[in-house]
Amino acid sequence: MKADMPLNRILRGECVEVMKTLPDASVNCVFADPPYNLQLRGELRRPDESVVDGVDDDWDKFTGYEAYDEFTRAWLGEARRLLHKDGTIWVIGSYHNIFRLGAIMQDLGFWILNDIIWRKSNPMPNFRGRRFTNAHETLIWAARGPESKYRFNYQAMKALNEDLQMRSDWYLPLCTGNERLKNDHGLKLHPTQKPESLLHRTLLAATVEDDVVLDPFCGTGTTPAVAKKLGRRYLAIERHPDYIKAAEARLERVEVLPADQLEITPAKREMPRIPFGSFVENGSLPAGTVVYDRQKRLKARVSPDGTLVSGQHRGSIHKLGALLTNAASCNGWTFWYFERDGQFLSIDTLRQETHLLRRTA
Amino acid sequence: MKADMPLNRILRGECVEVMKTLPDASVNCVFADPPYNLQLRGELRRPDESVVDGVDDDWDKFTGYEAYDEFTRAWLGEARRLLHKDGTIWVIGSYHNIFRLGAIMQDLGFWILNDIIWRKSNPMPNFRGRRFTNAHETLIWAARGPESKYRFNYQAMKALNEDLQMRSDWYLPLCTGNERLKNDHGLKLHPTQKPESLLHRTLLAATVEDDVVLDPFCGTGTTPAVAKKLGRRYLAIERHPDYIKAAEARLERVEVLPADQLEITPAKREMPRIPFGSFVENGSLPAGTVVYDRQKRLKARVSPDGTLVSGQHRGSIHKLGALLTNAASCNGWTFWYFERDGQFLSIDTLRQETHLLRRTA
DNA sequence: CTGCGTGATGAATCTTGTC
DNA sequence: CGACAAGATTCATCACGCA
Repeated sequence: MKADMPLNRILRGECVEVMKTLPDASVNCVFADPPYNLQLRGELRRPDESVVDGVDDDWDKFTGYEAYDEFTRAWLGEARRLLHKDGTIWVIGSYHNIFRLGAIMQDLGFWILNDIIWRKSNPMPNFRGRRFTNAHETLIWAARGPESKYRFNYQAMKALNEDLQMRSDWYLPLCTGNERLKNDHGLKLHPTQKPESLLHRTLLAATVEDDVVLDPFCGTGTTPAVAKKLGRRYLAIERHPDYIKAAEARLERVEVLPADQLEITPAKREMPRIPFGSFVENGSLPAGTVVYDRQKRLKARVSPDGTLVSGQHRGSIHKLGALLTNAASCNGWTFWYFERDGQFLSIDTLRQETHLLRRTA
Repeated sequence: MKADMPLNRILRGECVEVMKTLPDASVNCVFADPPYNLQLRGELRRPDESVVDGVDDDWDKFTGYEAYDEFTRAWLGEARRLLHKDGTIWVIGSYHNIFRLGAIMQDLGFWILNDIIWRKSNPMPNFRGRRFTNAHETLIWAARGPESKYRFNYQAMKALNEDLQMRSDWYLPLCTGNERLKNDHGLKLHPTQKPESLLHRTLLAATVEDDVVLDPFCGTGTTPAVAKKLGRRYLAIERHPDYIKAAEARLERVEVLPADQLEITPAKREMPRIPFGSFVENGSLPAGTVVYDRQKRLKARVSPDGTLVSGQHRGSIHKLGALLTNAASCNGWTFWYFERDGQFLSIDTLRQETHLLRRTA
């Protein structure tokens, strides 16, 4: 990250103006919960701070969308500039604004990875019985562009979901009870405070320790609070001094998880790479050993250089597995088995044993 | 309805051209499943090496967002002209196209009433582990305009949902098995046939008997089939003669339900399932907490992704319990304990306490 | 007739590192 | 930049065949 980047701070001001002062490609992840006053009840401001004159006829509704789109393009454009080329962005909204947000994100070059449904366990009912209970909000998760090598902690998400792939629909409660910040009168301080559980999942999925997370619409600071807890760095922007004050007090109370307690289920790709040949060299699978596929229908012999030989064929554990099964590709580690002490073990066992040894060393 | 309206027929042709021949304000409801503009780059294989049969049909090829938007504005514009002033429209899509659809609908003057999430009970997994399982599609339900006195059968929807207000997230299976139309080779006739249960709910919610339902992208005729079954009239448009032929044969087999027997299919309920990770996310058992077996002979620490760590070992509550006791399996919920307010409690206590248990469907 | 094992399949923007 | 090699990756459901 750039030397002149303010970090672990909440900056006061209009988000577009403040973002303009920050350097390119300086954040790894953005979480944004933008306003969606499309109904023209409250005032809608253009990026230049002028107030949109909202009246209730069709023409001005159109003006309302236009102004909202202009504002959206401005802040999303800056967010994209600030995002590292392999970074991702989360944007949350409801049917009032999410379609405009998504279309503009695509127009600006973001590459949508998923749309995520936050299913609320305790939504407000529809009191008049004129529509379906509005029981969800939508998040868009997107990479900076189609070529981004984005971060996705697949195994950690799978672990969070009882060892099944995490789906695009998330069932989480609203922010209520003690988690909900209150003002002096005991009323909710912020109208749309998000639950920490939602941020926990998004940040755990898409960032690693020490990553920089930007929240352009900080509010009462849920994003910085969870970022801090999870050992990520943050940068947040907020207009209202009352919210900043509350968020800063909240951040004081957050305890950072120690580094050794932050570890999550690692991706296999992240493990140190071990060449198959090293097991031949160190004698744990000597040259000459016979290896089999799981059903023992195929067999091959280990060569001193770590290749396998079967009949006239020779190749790496992957190549030979693919060749003999007529497959396009093959993960040799999980394809081939050997016998040890009467047990029939995958050769990946050797790799796992080595990883465990290294962790304790 | 106008006297010159063709009814209960499938018209052959390009949807925009055909719609232009129909009179203003002549339909009560539109259901549209337009091309999604998927941009598939190459072949995708399952982990078992089998090839996924993706959507590569010509009708889903567009040169870019602009071409797709132009097409979308054209058919949505005609659909709005054909819609009665109190009529509503349903449009279904995925993250590839739904944001563009929604934004254009708003621009054209439609008034969004709900966005509805079709949660698939059996979605295709993400085979490469690079994203969340894409487990839902989105429907937009909109009135012709903000002043429309639209139809919403609130009590029928409530009855469908065990006397609770119908929510905006619907849990329904894909169209598979015998319901899925097959060609002469026993393969799926249409790549994206929708389940009748989905149409059943949409038409039951937003129309009354004898209403006219228009489907501009008829495909194999799910909309007309359900419309006929429910005693609604229909009009459908389709380009491909093969699909029309199949749809007409299908319609022959559909029996109209007698008015007094409009079947109420109960909503499909899901088994409540609470991943251990939920309690880590929502803070009731924060990452870093130490858990013990009943005799306090073993201990482990909770990770941010809901796994437990003990020494070199990491795994789910079940796996780690089994591993440390050398057992084949273990019910982690009753095996592990934690301390709270001086009490020593099983982690299953959390499951029993939570309101998550009460309503997950 | 039931139950169990096997195989097939679904609107999918589905890899990464080294030479 | 391209070519090549290593290697990571799946869940629910249904039809069908066989015991």
